[in-house]
Amino acid sequence: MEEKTAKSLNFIEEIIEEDLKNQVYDGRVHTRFPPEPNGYLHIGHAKSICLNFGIAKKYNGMTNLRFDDTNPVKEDVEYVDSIKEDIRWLGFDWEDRLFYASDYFNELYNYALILIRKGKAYVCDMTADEISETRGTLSRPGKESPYRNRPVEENLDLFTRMRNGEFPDGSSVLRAKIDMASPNMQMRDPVLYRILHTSHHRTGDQWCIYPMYDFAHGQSDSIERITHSICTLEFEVHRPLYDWLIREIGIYAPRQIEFARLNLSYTVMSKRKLLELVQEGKVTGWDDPRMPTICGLRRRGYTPEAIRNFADIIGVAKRDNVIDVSLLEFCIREDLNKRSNRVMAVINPLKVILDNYPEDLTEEMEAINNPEDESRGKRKVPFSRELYIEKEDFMEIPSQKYFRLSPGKEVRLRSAYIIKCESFVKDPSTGEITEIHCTYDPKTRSGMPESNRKVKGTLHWLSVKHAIKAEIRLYDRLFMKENPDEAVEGKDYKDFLNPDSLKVITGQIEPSILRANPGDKFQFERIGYFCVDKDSAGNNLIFNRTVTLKDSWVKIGKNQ
RNA sequence: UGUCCGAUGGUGUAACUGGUAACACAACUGACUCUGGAUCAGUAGAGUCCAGGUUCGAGCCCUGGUCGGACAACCA
Repeated sequence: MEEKTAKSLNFIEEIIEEDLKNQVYDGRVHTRFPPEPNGYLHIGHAKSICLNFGIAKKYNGMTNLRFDDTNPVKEDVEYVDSIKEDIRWLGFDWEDRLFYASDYFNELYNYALILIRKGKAYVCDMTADEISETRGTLSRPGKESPYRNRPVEENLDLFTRMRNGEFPDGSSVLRAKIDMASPNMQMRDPVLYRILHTSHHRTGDQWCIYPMYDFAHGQSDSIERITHSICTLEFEVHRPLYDWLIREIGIYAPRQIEFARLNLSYTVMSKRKLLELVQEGKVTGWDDPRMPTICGLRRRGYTPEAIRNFADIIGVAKRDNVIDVSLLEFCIREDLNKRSNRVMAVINPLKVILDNYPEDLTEEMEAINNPEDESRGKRKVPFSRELYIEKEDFMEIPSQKYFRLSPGKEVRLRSAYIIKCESFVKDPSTGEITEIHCTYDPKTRSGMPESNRKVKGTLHWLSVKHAIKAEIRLYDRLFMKENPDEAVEGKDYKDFLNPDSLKVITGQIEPSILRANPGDKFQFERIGYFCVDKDSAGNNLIFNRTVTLKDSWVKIGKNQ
């Protein structure tokens, strides 16, 4: 039986269900995701992708992928390839419906002709500056172009010649003839076509005039018979223009619905700023694990499932929002907790010597791969007389609530024995503790009856002679400020970059990870989730920290 | 100053479409635990931007404000 969770609809679903009920689009739901191939996709796009594909799926509809490639000077195939890869990775499929606005350049050109013939568009020879100056301001109407009333025949001739390449870039444009006094700036005779002697990544040198986004987007949706054009809030004021164009041209009209874009705390989301970070070397590239890009998150160790769940949880509405990164982190922890195998790794090693353990003995300790999933089985971890533990797991003078290792105290070694600290060696010049001497209790090996003895703390460990060295990249948030975009006098977002967003250290890991491949994800017990970086090769293992484990000890520490 | 949009705990989203504010994250307690993880139980936190109005009854409707956002590329 279908369990109706009665999950409330978001405002977009409400509109769609209303349309469905009223048979507005013959019961069809057809959405699209329309990126411009001028940058990499980020988590904000993921929200839109999940929305568009998710809604279509929910209502048995379809979703197209369409590249809005109307500006050849900014666009590139590198971006179309990455965008396709990222959408597929997120788990969505546009099947055979991959389109480009450039597929419609002919139709669009013909639409322009229709407008010209109706006297609704004209060729304007003013310079960009002149057009800008005569546009008026928010409170003052604009001035009409002296070319506004050119006869239809002249416009037709001029536009044809524009297309034929008779004029240089910038010499003239095609504009809609609407209303220079409109209170909506978008309606003040917007530019429809501009001259650009630039070859296009798909149409090559076929065209030297290109439609503006506003003249391509709505009509492209119309051509594809999109029912619901879901886009972000900034296009709300453009909607009257799209409606006008579609009405004047006389073609099918989709319904546009605007929603508030995603903002995430401690990062920036604008393509321009992300590009800047890449170009200025603030990060290593679009896929730097600190970037909020899809490829960055992927490299960081995020899973598509976690991102999809995140998109679902944050909801959709029209009010501006800033989602706390901790919610994203919650989503990835929740996912990785269930699916990643556990492994022991020591980030900051401190040597422990078991004085009563035989010199040459090596035991194989059986460790559970994932306590959340028995089917993941067990593995062997070598154990010997000299071990590494984490430096912070020993305290010479422990506080009340510290239940790790300290002089005279007992602690459990995960999947192994209970040990007791007998003494320690301190470097007299630095005061640094360099070595701990312990005894182990042979009757407390995991699984033995006496191992059930209550011991407060459990530590992860590594056998010194079996440990594998690996580079570990500890990532933290890219910005120190919750909202780096917030205007602060004399500063911009780059002044808030977190200098500690990446720490590279050499850590030690148990030998079982030698079989790991790039992309593999693990939980380093008691530390966090890590994944093998793509730079990792052979003996040169590299791990990225995806996210730390929740750690209530840090809080206790802070409060003391 | 113009047009459009928005306003609900710290954050985000709900509220059977007018019936007495809920869920998640975050925070805090405690239990349990061979991960100070996970899990479980619980606590605190908004009276819904303000002022009027309609109504037996308003977060939902109306009016007027306030605050915030978007729009003045030959960008998308």
